[in-house]
Amino acid sequence: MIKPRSRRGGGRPTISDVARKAGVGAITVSRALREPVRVSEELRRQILAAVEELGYVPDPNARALASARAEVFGVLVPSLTNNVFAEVVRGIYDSLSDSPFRIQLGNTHYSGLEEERLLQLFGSQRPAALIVAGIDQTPTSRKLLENAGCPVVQVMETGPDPVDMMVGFSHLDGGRTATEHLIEAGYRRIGFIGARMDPRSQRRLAGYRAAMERAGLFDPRLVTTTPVLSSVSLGRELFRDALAKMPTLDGVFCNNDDIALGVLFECHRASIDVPKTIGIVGFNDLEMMQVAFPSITSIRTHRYEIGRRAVAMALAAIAGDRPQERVVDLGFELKRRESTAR
Amino acid sequence: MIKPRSRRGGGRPTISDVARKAGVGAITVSRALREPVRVSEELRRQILAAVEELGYVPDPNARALASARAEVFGVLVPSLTNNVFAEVVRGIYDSLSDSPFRIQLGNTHYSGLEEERLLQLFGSQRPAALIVAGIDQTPTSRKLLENAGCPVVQVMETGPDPVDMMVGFSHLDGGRTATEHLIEAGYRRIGFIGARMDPRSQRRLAGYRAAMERAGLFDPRLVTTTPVLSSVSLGRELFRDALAKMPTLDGVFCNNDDIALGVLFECHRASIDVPKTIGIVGFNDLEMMQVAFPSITSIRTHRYEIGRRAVAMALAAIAGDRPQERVVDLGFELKRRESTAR
DNA sequence: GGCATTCTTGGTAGCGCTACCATTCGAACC
DNA sequence: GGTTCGAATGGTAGCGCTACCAAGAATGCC
Repeated sequence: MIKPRSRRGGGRPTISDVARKAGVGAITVSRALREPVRVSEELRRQILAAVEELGYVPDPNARALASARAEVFGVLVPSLTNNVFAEVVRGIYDSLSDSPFRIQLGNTHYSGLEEERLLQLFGSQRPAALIVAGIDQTPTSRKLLENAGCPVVQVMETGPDPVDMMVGFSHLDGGRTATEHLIEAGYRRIGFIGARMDPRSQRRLAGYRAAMERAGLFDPRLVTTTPVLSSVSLGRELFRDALAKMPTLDGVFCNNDDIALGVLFECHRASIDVPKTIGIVGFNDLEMMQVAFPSITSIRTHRYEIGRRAVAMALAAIAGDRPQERVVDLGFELKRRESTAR
Repeated sequence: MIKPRSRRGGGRPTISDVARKAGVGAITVSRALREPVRVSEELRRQILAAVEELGYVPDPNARALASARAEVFGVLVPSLTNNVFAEVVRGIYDSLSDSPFRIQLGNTHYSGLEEERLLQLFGSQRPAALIVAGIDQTPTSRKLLENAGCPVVQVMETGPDPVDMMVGFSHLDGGRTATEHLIEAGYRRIGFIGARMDPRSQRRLAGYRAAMERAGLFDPRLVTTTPVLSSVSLGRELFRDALAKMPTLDGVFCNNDDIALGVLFECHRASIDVPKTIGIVGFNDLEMMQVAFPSITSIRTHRYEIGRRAVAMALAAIAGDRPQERVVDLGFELKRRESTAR
């Protein structure tokens, strides 16, 4: 089972094989691959031919070791199945697919401790950039990010005091806008239904509260939350709880679209008229919101674009021109639909 | 005038720093970390103390280079946002979070060419294992997998002739079971609605067809498909097309739950009674299927478990004991719900 | 024409770690 | 008591690549 030391890599061609075949020095091959302009037209052709013929693929580990810099983007998200983060991740992947950069994706499970652990781990690879979801890192995580020695982009939210760069939007404004829309539409006993209640959910709740207080409508009994992970069935249950607690409820701002969908289904089931008896607003605007019956008003957020923008900013910073704007607010859009068209 | 190259890595402690501090050889530190039993109790304690004090984290790149083996699982899926693959990926992440293995995730966008490119790229890292979705690799991809020199697990489906190992279930049987259920429930003009039509969808269609033909009910006009990426709104549109083409339709087997949801919403919108006028069966059993009104019959597939099992098999193979069963069929379950309860 | 400058190319010396072998030492064995 | 053996530890030599410097050729300048 133990292979001889030479060719430990299982016979894969190395840069020296290519160099020999092309009749040049190894370093020239390296340059031809990384900085083509620094190698003469002719040699470059010979080298590329040799690369092709041997099927040479550079070893990223050796490369990283020699250059003290891995061509890796570290990406940290709190969930892999939540469509919201999946979209951001997709934007990141799509933006990097033609670049030499690989992606190291970590799942923090909404845990600060897990985030610290992963940051520690990622740091050991000397990544080219780090993209992390959220702006509420623990002090330890923040320090790790500050000392990472690479561009850092915090995504999903904007806020003061970025570690380095930020792309996102204001969840507080989003919550406020959603709530104000319900108020304008004539709803009065407007509930807030939220699950998981991570920091972004908290800020959406704060936006809801601000709008309600401003209109003189706030009542703590209108708020129904749980730390449990969000789901459609949970939305249904929380809505039933909310109704039991406050039978005069005539509208709900849901922390996210899954909850909103659960509310809608429960309304169907209980023959509650939407939007007449109850108005519903979701958050994120998943694709199905506009197809639902009735279609559901939601706050559209630009998740995919956040991913793309984060990569663009990181790449710019790597290339040396750090963007003027260190905090980019991509905003959101209120999508008015049938669920609030009273 | 020779400047020391030392500390290119930005002052991060190395294994020699730890060795010096603990008063041992570098190799002993390496062993203490990787094979603790081979180092005496006492030295181990000293070394771990030094590691702790210096905040030493091994450089995975150097490790990979020296050992000709990276502690990386390569994972290839066709989509990052499709909940089905997200669940599999989550299972993989959860199973590996306590192991030293990192994950390299690739998105093939349902493209064979992209899969080849990524396999090539992943191979250059000498991964510890490869997990790929599907069993329909191109000949080139198959060769790359066979020559990867590491355990390979094909997931999502079972079939003959695995590259190495497989975990999944039979999509053909799934399609057949779903269709037979509709037939048994008394539906006759049962349509098939499918989007994207990747190989797994094709086999679900084949299962549908087999069941329909066996019952003497098959009619090609009952089949409505498109290569377009699946979505809820697409489900709605396809259902309208199907109805226009075949107004006597009384049931649909949907390629996946997104489509089924689109169909359900369109039925609401057009006041078509479900399950009386139209019966609906989905595929995958997303969480919301049981909350929908009416709740939607679906084929539950064990995506998270597939991810976990794939990792378990790969880890076993890495440890040297290749499982007896190279092909594991995790099956599926028909979840009967209101949408077919005529 | 002499000298500085740029453009190409190559040699050397590691990057941080581990495979392989060598060495030491105490215990087991005959 | 000498030999054998295994356990514990260390030294050496790379893994495949690139940073750094050097050197030669080509070009520009006065």
